[in-house]
Amino acid sequence: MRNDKYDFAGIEAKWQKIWAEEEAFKTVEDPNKEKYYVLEMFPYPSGKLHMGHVRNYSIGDVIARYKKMAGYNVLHPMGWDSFGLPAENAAIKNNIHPFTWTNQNMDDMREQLKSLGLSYDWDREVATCKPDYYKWMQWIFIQFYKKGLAYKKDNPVNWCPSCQTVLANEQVVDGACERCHTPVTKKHLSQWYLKITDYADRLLKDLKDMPGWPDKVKSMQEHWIGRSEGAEVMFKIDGTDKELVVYTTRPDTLFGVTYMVLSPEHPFVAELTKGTEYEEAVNAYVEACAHKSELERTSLTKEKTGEFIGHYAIDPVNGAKVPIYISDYVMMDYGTGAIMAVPAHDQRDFEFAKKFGLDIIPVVDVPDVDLNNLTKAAIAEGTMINSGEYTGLNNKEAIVKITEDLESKGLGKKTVNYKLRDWLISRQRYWGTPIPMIYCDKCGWVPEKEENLPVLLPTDVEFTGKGESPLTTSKTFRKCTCPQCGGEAEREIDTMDTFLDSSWYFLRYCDAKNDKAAFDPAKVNYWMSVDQYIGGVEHAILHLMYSRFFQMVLHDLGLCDAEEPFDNLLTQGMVIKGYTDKDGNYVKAKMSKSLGNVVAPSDIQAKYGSDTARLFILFAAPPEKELDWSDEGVEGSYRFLNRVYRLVNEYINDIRGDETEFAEPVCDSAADKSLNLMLNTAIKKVTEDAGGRFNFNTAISSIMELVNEMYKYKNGEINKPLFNKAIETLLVLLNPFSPHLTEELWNQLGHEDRLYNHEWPKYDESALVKDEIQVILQINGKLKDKLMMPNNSAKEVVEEAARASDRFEEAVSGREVVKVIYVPNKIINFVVK
RNA sequence: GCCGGCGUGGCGGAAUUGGCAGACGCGCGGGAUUCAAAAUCCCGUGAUAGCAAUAUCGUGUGGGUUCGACCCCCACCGCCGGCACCA
Repeated sequence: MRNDKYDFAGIEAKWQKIWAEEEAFKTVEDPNKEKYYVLEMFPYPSGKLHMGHVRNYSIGDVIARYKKMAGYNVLHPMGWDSFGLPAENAAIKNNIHPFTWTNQNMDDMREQLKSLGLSYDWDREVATCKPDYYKWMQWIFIQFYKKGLAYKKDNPVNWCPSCQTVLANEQVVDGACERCHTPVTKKHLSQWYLKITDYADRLLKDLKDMPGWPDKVKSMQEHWIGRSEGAEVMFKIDGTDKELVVYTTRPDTLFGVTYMVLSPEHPFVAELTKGTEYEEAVNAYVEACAHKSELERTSLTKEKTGEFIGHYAIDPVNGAKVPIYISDYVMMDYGTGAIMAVPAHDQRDFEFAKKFGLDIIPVVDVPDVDLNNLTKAAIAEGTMINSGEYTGLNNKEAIVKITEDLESKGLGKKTVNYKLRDWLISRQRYWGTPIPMIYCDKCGWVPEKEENLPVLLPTDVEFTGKGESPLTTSKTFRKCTCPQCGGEAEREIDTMDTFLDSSWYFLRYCDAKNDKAAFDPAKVNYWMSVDQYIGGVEHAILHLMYSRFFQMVLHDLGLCDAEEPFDNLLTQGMVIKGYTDKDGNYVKAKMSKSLGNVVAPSDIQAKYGSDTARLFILFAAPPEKELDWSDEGVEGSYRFLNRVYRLVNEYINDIRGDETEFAEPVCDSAADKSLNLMLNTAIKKVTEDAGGRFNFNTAISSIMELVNEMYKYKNGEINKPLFNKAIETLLVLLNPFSPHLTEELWNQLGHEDRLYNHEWPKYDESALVKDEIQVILQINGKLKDKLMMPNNSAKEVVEEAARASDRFEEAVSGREVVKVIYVPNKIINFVVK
């Protein structure tokens, strides 16, 4: 029977049951132990696990299991980001309640996760769609409101005509809905916002001191926050008492202003044109812009358009009278919604000026540019010209000087602007946390009393997928009494963006069953921050910035010590697979149904088992890179586990004899020493690669090398204590990657304890020191010979041995040795001429 | 356009501080075992030349620094990802 493949299905089911019965991964706070919080981004319960999930959770599980064995008190929880649109769509399509649908999916996926042997503390499971979670979501929202961080505002918002809901700026991708790719339109609605802009500077500053985050993610957040320093400058509008305020990063170009531009949505537009000959044309233009999608409006290739509005502005530095236009290349929601245009030094203004025949006045002399014959705007640094008293200054100096002078005259001020907008959180959907706010004609917006939380989602609603929030169709939900005056009042009928739910779930895990508070600060302070967070890079901005914002606010509210939620972040790469396209080309792409290159985790588990699936996924590529799925590669990982299985079985049946206890091995023969060296090298490699730098692929390859060495070793004279030690260590090292098989073999060896609790091995530094070391002999940097030298040989000794080498004379061939470079235990290089 | 990353055998990938390029795995070739096959075990496997020892070339391209460069510097090419009329 020894050549049979091992029974992974039986072994995996057996150990999953035992771990559950023994509550192997239940975690409690223990002040005497160093904690380690490892977290994988919780999934939306779609019902089916995909390979991306398997990769994410396998990475987290190796880290969690390793840290536990290394002696840490490990928190490794799992839960469900279970509010969201798919449940509601399923409700419309299949006439099934979103809760029923979601709950079934959570049950299914929980079983799939358990079948992978992941070491979660399931007692801490959270589901954001359950009242015991969203009650505290509502409570947190109210704390934001009380602190002035939540407000309702009537604003043009991003509207997805297909999903029939508003979207946050972050959810608009290339002018289209990130989910259904329908072009986004603008719509005026009264919506709730969170004041994330109050935290813009802090969100930005902390990034500078987050070495555990990938540069890519930090840079993406930095750009998203988009801090820019400049000045607001006041222009009088000729013939009126109005002052037009613009934002510019280039006050140095004020002498080059030849016209002004207002955004079509700017409030001055109607006021200045009402009843004038320009009104009709301007209104037509504004109207046309309102109907354009975001995509059309922001398209770069588009020709500039605009309308003169019949008024002029006065340049505060030189009194020049310049025409005012409206154009959709100026956005209402950045800066002041109005700009001063300097066509000589801004490409957009240059294009507009060319089209409308406006003046182009250069005011900065940029090296290597012919200012009299500009073909594009001159953006670079240079010396000020045509700029009155500022002429001759470097333009960087002029920025500072002109800003100061404007400030002292009350005509402008230094200003910082951010691209980051406040977070629009209202959603006209059913399957989300009800916003716990009540509108009373007398008192205005009032939060629900905290003792009345949760504001439950009503069940008597209709799902039409059209128009207003489905909550309006409930007969019971909307009407209520005002918490302040007791009069008749109405509830907010929109629900929260689900990104709020996921912005604090990592805190709830610390105290998941608390029914008195969102969490106990003492518990949160024990576990937080998350030591290692793992997830897809697609959350680089949205989830990862919202969570940082929440953490900061909750810190400021005195609810937790940590100001940043995630110390270390690992963004895992996608799982891709090659396929042959319709033209017969072999291409690689993300797994997707439409391409037909999807590999289902359940199929792999059925054919090879979870241990193989985990091992392959960790072995095939380093975690942050793309993983190229290979069926042959999976086969190879399976082969390796069988090789381990056969090796241990051969040891138990044919090699071991009756011994149950072994003394510490003494290595006599060269073969012993070689195996012992390999054994300790493997311990060192796996400890560093799996426990430190998270290069699981190289950790696994060193375990493979150890197994190869053991196969060779057992054909010779076997030192039983040594071989026993190697067998046992092998199982310990492999356990975090493939926990079921190793636990089974450990048990078969006769051990009473469990590997998940076993101490991580330490390597013997002295075993890594070889008596003889290979020193490379180079002539002019080229490899000529390999010399076996005693460890730490002196230069003279090595040089003598090198000169004695057969290859030496031949390679030098009569030339003169001008220099000898010796790197101890590594290399000796002769420079010859 | 701006920002970030990546380019190494037939393939996935190693090389942790500038010191043997190609660990480990896949694939491929050969052998053992077998009546035969599967499975397994062992050996080989960057290119070119050679029976061989060995030599030459070789980490996207071109240059540079160095005794020595996949690694550092300069210029360029290609691919991937993000942002983008943000004044």
